[in-house]
Amino acid sequence: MSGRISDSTVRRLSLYLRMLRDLERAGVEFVSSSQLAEPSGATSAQVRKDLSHFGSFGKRGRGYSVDGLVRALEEILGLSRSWRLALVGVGKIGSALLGYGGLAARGFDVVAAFDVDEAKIGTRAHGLRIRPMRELRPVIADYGAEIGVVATPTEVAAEVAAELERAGVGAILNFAPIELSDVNGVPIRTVDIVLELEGLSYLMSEADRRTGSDA
Amino acid sequence: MSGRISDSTVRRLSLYLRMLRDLERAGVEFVSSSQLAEPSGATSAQVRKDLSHFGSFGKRGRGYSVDGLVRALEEILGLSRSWRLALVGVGKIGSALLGYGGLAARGFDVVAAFDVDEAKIGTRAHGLRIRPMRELRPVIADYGAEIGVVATPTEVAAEVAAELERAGVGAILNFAPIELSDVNGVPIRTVDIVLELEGLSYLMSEADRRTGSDA
DNA sequence: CTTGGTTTGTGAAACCTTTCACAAGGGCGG
DNA sequence: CCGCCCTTGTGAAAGGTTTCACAAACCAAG
Repeated sequence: MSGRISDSTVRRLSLYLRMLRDLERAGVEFVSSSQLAEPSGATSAQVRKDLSHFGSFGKRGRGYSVDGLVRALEEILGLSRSWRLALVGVGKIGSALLGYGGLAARGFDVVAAFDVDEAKIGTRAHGLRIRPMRELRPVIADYGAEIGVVATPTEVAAEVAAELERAGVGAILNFAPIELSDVNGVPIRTVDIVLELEGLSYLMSEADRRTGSDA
Repeated sequence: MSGRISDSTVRRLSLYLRMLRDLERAGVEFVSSSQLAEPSGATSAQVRKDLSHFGSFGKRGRGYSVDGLVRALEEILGLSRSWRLALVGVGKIGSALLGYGGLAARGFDVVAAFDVDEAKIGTRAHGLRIRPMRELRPVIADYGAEIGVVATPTEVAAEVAAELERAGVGAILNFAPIELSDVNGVPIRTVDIVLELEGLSYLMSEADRRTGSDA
């Protein structure tokens, strides 16, 4: 049990948790690994293996208690608490994030927003005052923000990420199309829409090449 | 050479291409696999292996011709042409996408936008007329849109994806936090911000547990 | 033309993830 | 209490990806 857990396992745990919450709301009491596997496209064996890294949560012949597993996964994923986010860059993506209720609903609260644009500073976006970059450090310390969100132009993304690290965040979510290296043990996840589209472009071209040469 | 190429390889190819374009703009003529590897956090061997799936592009002792490799990768990834996107759901995320110039700059043009909200239909967002869902099929056919973008609430995402498939798109980019199965050979990529945040939450909790028990 | 320094392309090895398959355990009906 | 059916937890096997390490090739200098 428990060694280094792969990203894909953690991803799936999140997906299992989603389904479990739906089941809980629906009043279901027990669920089997195969039911749990379906929505995430995993196999039942994979579900059992994923969970086995953390302990033994099921009852043989019966499955998993929905409530029990919800709580266990929340504990494992660190979701039995809420997290405070500090957003840097209140442009298109930053604003969209501020307006997206889904984050707060899942325990991710944006507690501060920063921008360099003098015209924006001082105004409010979705109830949050936009602050100048110079306040980054003290405000992050004051609020105890744990996660920094980079929603700036690509050119300054690396610098902003470094600033956030120095300000003391424990993790960074990056929306700029650039690979930021997670220095100092601060993990960084990048959401790169262009990369996803290019992946789709590859698959479609591949399909074309195939049918093209088959015909 | 050339079998089934993994997602991670395709991802890296996109990253190599990005760097190559920067080098091209800077007027560099040749680049080695180790230089190419650095920004994506890969190794030089990985760069060479990735490229070797598609052919032999380098010169031993010299490296890769920047221009040549740019063109080769564009061909491989299907980026020597542009793609037309049809957006469904002009809410927070949809609007952010429409306003994001980075897409068109990289050959991904949003050519049509759809929504169910009567108040939005007929108005323009970033120069694009918002259309009713009933026009989905004919408009996608008319414009020849190849990629469908799902930016709707979770509850209708699966249904919308199915509609897009039926309307003839060749790939789907999904922003709803739900795992959509790519039926009929139409590939689907999901951008799931909450999943990324939960991954970070896991890593931070894990770090806490470690230092907690070490101390 | 030859030599030396450099970098590719690629089998083989190492590593990691997923799938298989089955013993062990639990619940339920009789 | 017994026997049957069901599902977990998990070693072992299979499958996939990354790293290693080196021969082959190229360039430049002499």
